[in-house]
Amino acid sequence: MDYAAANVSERRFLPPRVAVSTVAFALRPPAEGANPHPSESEPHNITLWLPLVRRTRDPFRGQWALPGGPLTWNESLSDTSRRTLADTTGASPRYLEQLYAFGEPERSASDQRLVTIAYWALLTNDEIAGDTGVQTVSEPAAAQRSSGQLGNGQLSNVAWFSADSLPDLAFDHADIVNYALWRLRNKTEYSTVAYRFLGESFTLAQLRVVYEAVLGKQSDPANFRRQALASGHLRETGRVETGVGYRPAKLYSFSDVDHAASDTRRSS
Amino acid sequence: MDYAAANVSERRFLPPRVAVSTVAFALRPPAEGANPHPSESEPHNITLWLPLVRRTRDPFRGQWALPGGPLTWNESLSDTSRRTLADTTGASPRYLEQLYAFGEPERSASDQRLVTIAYWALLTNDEIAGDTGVQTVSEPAAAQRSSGQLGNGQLSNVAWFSADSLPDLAFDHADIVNYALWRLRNKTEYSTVAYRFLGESFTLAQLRVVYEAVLGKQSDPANFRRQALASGHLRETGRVETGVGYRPAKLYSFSDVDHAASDTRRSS
DNA sequence: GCAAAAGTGTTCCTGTTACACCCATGG
DNA sequence: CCATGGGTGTAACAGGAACACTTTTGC
Repeated sequence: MDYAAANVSERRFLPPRVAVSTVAFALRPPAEGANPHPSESEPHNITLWLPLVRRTRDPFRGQWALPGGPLTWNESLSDTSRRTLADTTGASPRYLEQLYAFGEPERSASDQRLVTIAYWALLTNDEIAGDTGVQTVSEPAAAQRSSGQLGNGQLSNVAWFSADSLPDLAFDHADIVNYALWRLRNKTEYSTVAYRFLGESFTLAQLRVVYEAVLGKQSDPANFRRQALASGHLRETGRVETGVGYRPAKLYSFSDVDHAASDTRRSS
Repeated sequence: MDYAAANVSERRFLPPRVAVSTVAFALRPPAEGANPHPSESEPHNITLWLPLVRRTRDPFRGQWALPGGPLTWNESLSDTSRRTLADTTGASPRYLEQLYAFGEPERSASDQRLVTIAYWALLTNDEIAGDTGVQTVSEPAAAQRSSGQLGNGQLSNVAWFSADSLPDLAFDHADIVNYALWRLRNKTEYSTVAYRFLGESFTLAQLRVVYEAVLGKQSDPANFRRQALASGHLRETGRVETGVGYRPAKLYSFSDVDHAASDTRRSS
């Protein structure tokens, strides 16, 4: 049962491998030094980031790829997504949703066909593992250069990238990321997914910043407030923010009335 | 490589099988004899139907299941969906979209794990194969009774069922059908999928009947007309319907401006 | 002309957008 | 009291729902 040793001519006799890959989004300020004087057209210092893993074996050895791995015999698809994401990046998302199954015959470029079931996840800042062993880079070249040797001498094949400037990805993972981005933005417009970027309590301004970062456009604070409150998914905590030099805002929490499994849509 | 012979204790050493199943919807008048005097609350004689296949092997031998089959080595996922649907039911849908990948470890109840990638399809009346060899039944009991022996003496393991009254299905196929129904109705509300139930040209009244059948509620003809025309997806053919005893309606055709791959959404 | 459905006009209502304005707090 | 963002009010606008009404055909 050593399928890996088979050559290409045996592809037709091998069963497809099944793997799970995950696009895990987090919100972060852009890399230090970049954009020191934000213009009016780009008012927010927050962008989408995601972790990638450098492949250590063929095919696509050395290229960046989505975190993931093969399905194991007793694990559900979503469990495989969670496990492989946690093992490689340390992240443990509360929000996880199946994205799509990719199964074109030639997508693996190896001796065995590969069917990948992609998931996407949203991470709050405290669902991201501590910085030990994981680095953050702003552009592919920097990642290529610095990957491997960390400051403390450890090796790491994981790095976070801005979703705007990804390196060349293995397999069709660039398509997967683009689709996940599309789905995140689409769902942000009609559902409350974006709330999952925030922690237990947050102000309406923080929530609005999330929406503006994901959708890439500004919202009127007054109207945003009304629509958010009208959605019925916000509960006042009774607390207010502290440490600001102006009127402190109320802190809200997300009340997930219907805790049914999260859902999907697409349009056009 | 004879995986089928392995026993249950070897599950953990076997790679998962990958299969594709398809929920293929069509619109049909309800079975003859049923509801001879439609009431006001149920004004339309049109309901959703879908083909099922009786399993001839374990697991779930003898139970009804969605048409489908294993992925073959050089076929895309959607090609497998089309091929297995055509082979068993004769139907060739123009509209086909991936639904979801189902992969719980225990969903197959056999010696080998089964990952099923489900598709859903919409069929116009002329995309459904001729009636030869395929029967239509209105309730599970009738199907169970009549399945097998057809009028002309042929055997058939395929039958069409009303989506409202399905028999017990193999695997988790009942979940798959319910999810496909949910997706069809959801997408009907914000996209033009429902147009795919109709042929080359159709009247606005016919289109409205499709919407009413899928969504299960009536629409105001005047408002429906305006919204349909405002969508920009209708093109006048210049022809009108014939054979009616009143003012004939204009015939329209569906103009698919952006012929990009169809998309998905879900809500809440 | 009559019945029936096609097709048009109009009003009401609701939710969104734009923007003026007041409120509460730290310094 | 001033600056700053939190929070409220409101008028204009757009799209949908309800329904009255006119038009066109076969008989």
